[in-house]
Amino acid sequence: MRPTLLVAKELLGKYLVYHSPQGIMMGEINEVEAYIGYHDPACHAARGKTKRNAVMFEKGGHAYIYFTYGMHYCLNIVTEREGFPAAVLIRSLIPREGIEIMKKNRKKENDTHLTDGPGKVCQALGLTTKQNGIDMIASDMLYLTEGNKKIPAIQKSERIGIREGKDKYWRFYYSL
DNA sequence: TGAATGATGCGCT
DNA sequence: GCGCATCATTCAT
Repeated sequence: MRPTLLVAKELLGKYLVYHSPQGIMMGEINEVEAYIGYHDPACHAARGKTKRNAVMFEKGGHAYIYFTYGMHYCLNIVTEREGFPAAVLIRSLIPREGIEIMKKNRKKENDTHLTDGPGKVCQALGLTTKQNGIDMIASDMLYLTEGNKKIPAIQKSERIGIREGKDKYWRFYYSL
């Protein structure tokens, strides 16, 4: 496995593909955040391994999906080696296929804001903790493909929506 | 700007 | 075991 920050940047522009029971959906990743190891106070695994964050300790390529704020799921892709907790949070996608399914899942007609937030991404794709722990390298249901190779310049900033660890500039994104 | 909303995890009994 | 504070969010006001 390679460094999480490098993987995070490489994920930008890739297509996330999900073969759901409803049909195939695909989105281009355009915003991610890195959460790395014991020394990152914002990382779920910073205070040790628990039942909830156990997937983060798997080897890279697994999907870590967790439930938060009582109503939202977030999708992460685990990085690094087995035993070292790190993951990249998928904050935003650009819908490419299965947009009608996403609209149905989101119950909104407005397709410009279908997947522009971590909770919205999971809601649009229909991802829940049932998909938690999927090996995205071996799976033919949820996986990544090479996507847009000509993405705009990658920008970075402090991470969003967290209490601690804002001094780390581990949010990577590009705008259209 | 703040309410909704529930699983998680820590500290205490 | 039990209760309470916390939380990588979203949407409506």
